[in-house]
Order: sequence, then C-alpha cells, then structure tokens
Amino acid sequence: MQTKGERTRAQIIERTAALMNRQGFLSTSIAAVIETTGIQKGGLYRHFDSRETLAYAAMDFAVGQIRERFLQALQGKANACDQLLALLAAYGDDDIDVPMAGGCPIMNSAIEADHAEPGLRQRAQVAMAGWHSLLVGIVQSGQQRKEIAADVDGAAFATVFIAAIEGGVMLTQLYADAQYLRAARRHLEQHIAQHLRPQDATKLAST
Amino acid sequence: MQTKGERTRAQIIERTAALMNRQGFLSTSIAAVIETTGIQKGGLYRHFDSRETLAYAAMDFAVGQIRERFLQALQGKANACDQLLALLAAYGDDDIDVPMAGGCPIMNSAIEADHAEPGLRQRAQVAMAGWHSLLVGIVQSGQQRKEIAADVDGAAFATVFIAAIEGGVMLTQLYADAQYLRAARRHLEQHIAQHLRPQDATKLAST
Amino acid sequence: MQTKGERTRAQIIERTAALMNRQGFLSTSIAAVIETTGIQKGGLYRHFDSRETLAYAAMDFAVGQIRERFLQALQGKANACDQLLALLAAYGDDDIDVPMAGGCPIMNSAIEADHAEPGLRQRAQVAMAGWHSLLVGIVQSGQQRKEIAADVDGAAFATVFIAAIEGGVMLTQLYADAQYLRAARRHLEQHIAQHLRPQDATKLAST
Amino acid sequence: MQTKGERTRAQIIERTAALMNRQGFLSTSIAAVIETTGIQKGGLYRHFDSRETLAYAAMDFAVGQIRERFLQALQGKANACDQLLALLAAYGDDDIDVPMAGGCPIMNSAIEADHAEPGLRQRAQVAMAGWHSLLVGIVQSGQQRKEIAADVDGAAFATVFIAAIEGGVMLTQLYADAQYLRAARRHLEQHIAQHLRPQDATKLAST
DNA sequence: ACCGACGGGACCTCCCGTTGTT
DNA sequence: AACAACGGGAGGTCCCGTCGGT
Repeated sequence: MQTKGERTRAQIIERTAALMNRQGFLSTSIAAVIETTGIQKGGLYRHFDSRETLAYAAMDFAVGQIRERFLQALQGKANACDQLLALLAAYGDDDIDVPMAGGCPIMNSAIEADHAEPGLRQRAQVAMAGWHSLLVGIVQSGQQRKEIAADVDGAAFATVFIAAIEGGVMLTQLYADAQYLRAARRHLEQHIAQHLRPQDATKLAST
Repeated sequence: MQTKGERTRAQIIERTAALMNRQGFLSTSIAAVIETTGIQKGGLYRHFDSRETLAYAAMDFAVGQIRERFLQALQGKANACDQLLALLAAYGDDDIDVPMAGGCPIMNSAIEADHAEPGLRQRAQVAMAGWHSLLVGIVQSGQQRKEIAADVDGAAFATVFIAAIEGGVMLTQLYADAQYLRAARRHLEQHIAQHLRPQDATKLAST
Repeated sequence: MQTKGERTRAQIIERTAALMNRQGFLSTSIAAVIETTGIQKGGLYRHFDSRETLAYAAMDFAVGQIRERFLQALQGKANACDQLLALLAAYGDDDIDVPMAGGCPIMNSAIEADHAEPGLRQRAQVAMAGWHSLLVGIVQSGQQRKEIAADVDGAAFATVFIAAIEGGVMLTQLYADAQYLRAARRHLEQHIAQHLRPQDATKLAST
Repeated sequence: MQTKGERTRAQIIERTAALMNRQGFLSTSIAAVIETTGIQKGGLYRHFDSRETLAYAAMDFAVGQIRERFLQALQGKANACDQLLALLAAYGDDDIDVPMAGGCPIMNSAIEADHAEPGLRQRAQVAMAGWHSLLVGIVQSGQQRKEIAADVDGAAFATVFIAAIEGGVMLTQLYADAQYLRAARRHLEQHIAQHLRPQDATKLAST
C-alpha cells in the first residue's frame, strides 16, 4: 500500500524526469518543475531536500525507464544475436516511439555534466557502464554458446554499438527526423549479421 | 591592419569558444567569461550586444576550427577512401590531441539547444549539415572515380560515420578515456576497407 | 477577511505611491522601494510581476486617493457652485495639507510619461478625463437647476479650472510655498462667483 | 569668429535641449545624446565635464529660447494689456507652433527636479522667477501709466497667468490637442479685458 | 578635436531555499 | 501534507566616465 505522500513523490519524479531530460537535469529551474507538476515549492521541498536531489532522482528514474524497456525487449530471446537485434528494435522506427522524449538521458546528462558536475557525471558513468556491460555480457554468453564468433572483441563491439546508437539518437533529435537513427540501426544490424555470426565462415567452408 | 578592438574581439571569441564548449554555449555565465578572458563587463558589451550574441560567435568559431582541421586533413589526399581515413585520423589517438577541448561543439550545442533554443539549434543543424554533405560529397566523387563501390548509399554512410564518431567522442568525454573514440575509429576504418572499396569483389572474383 | 499577502500588498502600494509621486512613477528605483517599504526584492516580486506593474498600481492608488478626497468634499453640497468651491477647498491652505505629497500624481505622470511611455500616459489621460468630466457634470447639472448661467461653456470652464489648479500646484511645489496655489484658488473662486452664478445678471437687471 | 569647437558645442546644446526637454534633463542617457547629436562620448566629454553640466547647459538654452520668443512678442507693444495679450499670442494656436517641443522646459524640470535635485530645481526656480517678475513688471508699469486698474494685485495676477498657461500646456501635451491650451488662453484674454483694464469702470460710469 | 576601448557600478529580474500558515 | 510569503543572492544588461589613440 502506498501512502499519499509516496504517490505524490512518484508523480513528481515521473513528470520531472521527462521535463529535465529535455531541459537539462541541473539547468531546469524549480519554477519549471512547479509548472509541470502543479505542486508548489513547499510541497516539493517536503519530498526532496534540494533541487539537486530531485534532479538525481529524476535521472535515476529516466535511466530505469530505459533499462526496463531493454529488459522487456530481451524477454524470450535466447540467441545472442537475436538479443542484440531486439535491443536495436527497442528503438522504434518513428521519432515518436522512442524510449524517452528528449533523447537518451544518459547522453544528455553526460554532456550536461561535462563541466565539472561530479554528481550527475558519476551517475551517467554508472548508467552507461551498466548498458555497456549488458552488451558485453550478451556477446560473451553468445561466444560461449558458439552463437558469436570467438574472435569478436566484446568490449569494442559494445562501444561501437552504443556510439552509433547514441550518435543516431542525437542526429534524430537535432533534425527531428527518424531517418538518422534508422540508418545507425541498419548499419548495426548488418554488422551483426556479417561479422558476429560464426555461421558465415561455416557456410563458406561448407561450400 | 587590425585595430585594437578587432584583436580584442578575436581573443574574446577564441577563449570563450573553448570555455563555452565545455560549460555550454548558452549556460555559461558572463562571470565565467570575464574570468577567462580577463575583460570586464563594460568591455565585453562593447564588442557583443548580448551574451547570446557572444555565444553564437563562439559557436561559429568552434565549428570553423573543426572544419579547418578537417580541410587540412584532406590536403593531398586524392583517393576517396584515403580522404575518409584522413578525416578519422584527424581525431588524435590521445584524448589530449582532439580538435577541441570539451568534445564536439556541434553535438554539444545540439543537445544543449534541444529544449527550444531556436538560434543555437539552427546553427547546430547548419554545421552538422555541412559535415554531412562533406562526407556525402567524398563518397559520390569516389564513386565517380570507381574508388568506392557504386551500391554504397552515401547519405546513409555519412550518417553512420558521424553517429559513430560523435558517440565515440561522447563516451571518451564521459570517461576521459580515448579508447572509446578509438574503437569507433577502428570500426569505421574496417568498414571502409571492407564495404566501401570495390576491390573486394575483384579479389573474390580472381579467386 | 484579508490574507497576509493582501495586507502586505496594500501596504507596499500605499507607501510606494507616495514615494513614486515624488521620485517619478517609472524612474523610482527598486532599491528606493525596498528602503521605503522595508520589503526585500524577493518579497516585492512575489506581489508584482515587474517594477512597471507596481508603478501602475501605485499610480492607480494615488489617483484613487485624490478622487476619494474630491468625492468626500462634495458630500452634502447640493448647489453646483458650492460643489465647485468645495473642490477648491479640498486643496488645503497649507502646503502640508495637500491631497498628496509630491504634487498631483496625474500631472506628474503626464509629464513623466510625455516621452513615449504609453502605459503611464494612458493612465494619466484616463484619470485626467475622469476629473474633467466630473467638473463638466457639475456645471451641466447646475445649468439644468438654473444655478449656473446657461451660456457657460462647461468643457472650457473645466479645462481652465484644472489648468489653473495644476499650474498652481506646480508652482507651490517648485517654491515650497502655498501662496501660488492659493492665488489660483482665489482666482477660480472669484471667477465662479462673478461669471458662473446667474444671479449677477438678475441683480443688475433688478437694480 | 567662432572656432570649430564652439560651433560643435552650440550644436550639441541645441539638439540636446530639444531631446532633454522631451526625455527629461537628468534622465536622458548619454547614449540618447550620442544618437541625437551624432557625436561620440569622447567628443561630448571634451565640451562638458559631465552629463549634469550638459543638462544644465541644455536647460539654460531651452529657457533662453523661450525668453527670446517672449521678448520678440513684446516688440512694438507699448500698452501693458497689449503686452500681456502678445505674450499669450506667443503660444500658437496649433500644437505644432509651440515655443518648444515637449512642453515648457521650466515646468518639466520643475517636476522632474521635485525629488531633491538641487541644481536643476534651482535653475527652474530662477527661470520661473524671471518669467513671473516679467509679468509683474508689465502690470506695474501699466498701473503707473493708468492702463491697468490700480487695485490689481500684480503678483497674484502673474501667478494666475503662469498657472493657467502651464496647466494648459500640460493638458495639451497630455492629449496632443491644442484645444486645452487655447481654452486657457481665451480665459486669460477675457480676464485681462474685463478685470485689468480700468476703462470698464469708466464706461459704466459714463453710461 | 574627436573617436574607440575599457573598467566598474547600478539596476532589474529571476531563482533558490526557509519559514510561517492552513 | 501542501501552500503562501519572504529574504538573500546571482545573473544579465545598461550606463557613466576615463584613457589611449589619431
């Protein structure tokens, strides 16, 4: 059972996360939060010690949202390559159907926190590391199951995967045009098909 | 001959560009500009009508710096693939030897301007379009000279190129570790070697 | 029942009206308002969106104060000439006993707003029109009741009435000497007695 | 012979006087003076020690302009009443044909200087005293020449004269409508005809 | 004699966080 | 638990006056 306060707190975080992912986690003003949540200052400060605290909670929530989406995408996929493709498919084809309005919260906070904001930056590092190690884990498990070629560098692939996706998200945000993210997805899909699957070699050998 | 004011203005822009690329083009305070440039408010407002004006000038300067670096990298390269590789090589192997401290100004401003900052956003769009069309032009010229396979989609390749590089820059900024950008570079280098050069087909055919 | 905020707001307006009527409605600084009201910036901007908004509220209050004084002076006066004389008497004989310190707020704002301040100027026009039409109404009602000669031009008389009073107020302010306003009052009193009352003609005729 | 500097100085004063009479002698910014005169700050401060000094010079010039106009109006008028009527006629019937754009500089500065600006206020007092004593002198000379009734209070009449005119100027400025000043003029003209000329009594007596 | 460049201060506005109130 | 009221401070802009150049 949830108390009234807890429900209010959850609502504040949810709405603020979307707001701050667009306007910046540390640069969004309290006035904007008030306007968005409909809750006055006194109420906000009852739930959060400071604006920074709220920003961190919102950041954590946003990251959790995306992780949730990724984990759901992985449901029922046994093969490593299928898992990777499922993660790519989690980014919809339309610019509306994206995990979170305002782009990737990890990239956003990474760039916002670039100038000496230790708290936010550390959270971005942790979140990004989680994503990276998720990918590395998929590749390594796939290699153990012979679904992925043994000579693939899991860490390097994870980096390329993230980099291309994040870059594509950024371009799609910049032009409000889904084609850029789509091109990055296609590229990764082809790369997975041609350079990760060990079958290619088998096929060639069998010929 | 340059007047004293023009020299001062150029210095302000140069130092402010580096500062704002780290702290944000629109979120950097005047106080920070004063501290960095050593010029007081009165002097600054003689050269720029507003902080926004200065921010745009700094943004333009930063973009120009990078373009300059790219154009220099292209000097003496006749082959399309060599040109693409030279652009990749323009990003140094060390995190110190980068085109601009604070990451790519276009990506930074793209993300910063995401929340309704039409001026900055438009500049980011224009700058990014310039980069994109530069890549498309290289690919198309290469295709005319048979240096690049005819079936390569120039626009899609340019998008992947930019996305991977920008994503790699972001990761390298986030962790202050050049390996991420390096991984993205290597990936693109291999992709160019394996999927852009038309020789691949020849080799297979000759086998 | 009045909330605390409403009481504070009323106090701010009351004290600021007197201050601004002396220092200018638009040229009075916020610092001066703070000093006079004892309320800090944060508190002021809770009640008023901007200094301009406060200035207009103060102007309206000052005008209302004077109208109040006029309406009280008219209480119990049935005859038109008595009403006009009562209005004149509302301006005390001493320079202390004046409707508002700093002179007439309508004239002050009229002159201050002369140089393209549409908001203040419009308020001055409206307030002055109210005063003018009050006088015209008194004259016309008096003419209907045969208390004032039918050939008197009400609008012209109202203009002269206001002009002489305002000029007298200005001179009294300039020299801090009540004699100037007194001279204007005497002049109007005599003019009313000699040129407005219809009895004059009757008396002469009856002689 | 005038040096170049003296000519520049005269031009600055002339243009600034008109500007300041509209925008305020002390509240007009140097930037506005620069824009109006076309002379840069360095040039201005070569001729005037401070903005205040320039303001005083402009004020003196404006007052001098008006006095000049009055003295010209008096040319050739021997009779006191004619002189008074000539002064009234100096205020044109159109709102364009006024002694100075922006209203009477004396009244303007009187109201602007109300809040503790000793320098400007004193100048307004002196200028106004000059005008007042001019009127008193005309009345007294007229009384000596039997052109004006001996029982007229010269000082009181001068006050009423000035008050009505200034009030009329203010109203005409406020509404940009010459009718108000015209009504004040008519009133004074009738007052002069009916209450200043001694012939009235003579005529009545002779009847 | 005039212009251009700069320092420093005043001003308005916004914003954060605390405290009293309901 | 939430709101209303307020203090204090920071940020951006304007503006005055001085000084070096020309």
